[in-house]
Amino acid sequence: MNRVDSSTNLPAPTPGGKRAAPEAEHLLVWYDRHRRRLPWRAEPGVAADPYKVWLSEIMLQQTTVKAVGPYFAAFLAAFPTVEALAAAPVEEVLRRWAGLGYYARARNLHACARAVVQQHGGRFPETEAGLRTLPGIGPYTAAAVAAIAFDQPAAAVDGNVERVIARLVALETPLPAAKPEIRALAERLVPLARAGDFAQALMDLGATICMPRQPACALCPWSEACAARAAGTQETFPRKAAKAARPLRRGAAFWLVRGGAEVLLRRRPQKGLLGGMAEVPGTAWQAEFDAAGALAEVPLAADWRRLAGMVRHGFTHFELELLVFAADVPASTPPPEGGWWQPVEDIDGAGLPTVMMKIARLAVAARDSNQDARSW
DNA sequence: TACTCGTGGTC
DNA sequence: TGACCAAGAGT
Repeated sequence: MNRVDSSTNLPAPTPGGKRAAPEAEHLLVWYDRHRRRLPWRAEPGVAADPYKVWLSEIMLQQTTVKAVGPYFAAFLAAFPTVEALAAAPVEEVLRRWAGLGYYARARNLHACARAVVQQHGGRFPETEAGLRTLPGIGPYTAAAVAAIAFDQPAAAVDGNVERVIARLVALETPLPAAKPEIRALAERLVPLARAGDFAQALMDLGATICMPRQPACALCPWSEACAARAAGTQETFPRKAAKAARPLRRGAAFWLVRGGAEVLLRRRPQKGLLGGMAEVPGTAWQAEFDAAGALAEVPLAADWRRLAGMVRHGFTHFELELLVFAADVPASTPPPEGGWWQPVEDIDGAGLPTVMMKIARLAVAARDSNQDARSW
């Protein structure tokens, strides 16, 4: 309710009206001229493919267009249809997702594909409410798929839209408390026609014009309507609550090589951090860490030694420092319960998350720089 | 509501 | 270089 609203005149809701808000008309004209061409986006006049729209929206959650590009292409090649994705083992989906982050998305993607095939005959629900019932589809994605794939007048409010709307009305309420207010404002702007284009236009506007830093207001179709622009305060929106500092956690990883060619891997529990992903065995990651005590947790008894250096990795809510210990065992050694031997030459094929790839790179670098007769 | 959940790029 | 940021969802 803390609107500084001297210059904007958002339209009142018009349930029976056909006339779109002038802001929507402006934005669509801009979009027809400046829209981005993206792999998952249909050309003008071409119907969108719901499978591609859904797949891209899941991948794009908290992830940049650049990062998604190669993953989207690879997934489409490996799983051309929702049926193909549903038929695949979840381990293969996780392996192909490795490196993209937020791995619950991959597990939910697979569960969603199976639900669509088994409960909806292979067709995505066309309404926001129907989509909302599926795994991994929340308020934003339900609205985005409904609008883009089925042209329904749904308000897809993502980080871009929150920023655009907050600036448009110079909204003083900080995020995330401002979300309901922003959603209500966004719903009033959605036109009944071309709702899909409107949703994509708003995101394009946020991504290419109304950027977090140094927005290109001179090129913005909403420049004249924008309250923050009028006040010259556009870069200060949206207001945000302060974030908590990220604590440091420490742990150890165990790089165990069999016969000089294979490394021991295992799978993490299905829930929680890096859920279901392959990993290098290691200790828990905690604030309190005892390097000597860590060696009591090695997966197999061997001549363990600590490698020089350390792996550092930043997660969303904590920083991580890992010591890496390495050892060799004979080629005939069976893997411990739950583990398997992965050829070091094919470590990329294991589908390791990035933090685990850092461990592998440290270990391989130590091997390659080692002048001793021993391999590790 | 507030916390959990990755990663790479940017300044 | 550390903090911020990116087409959020689940609990």
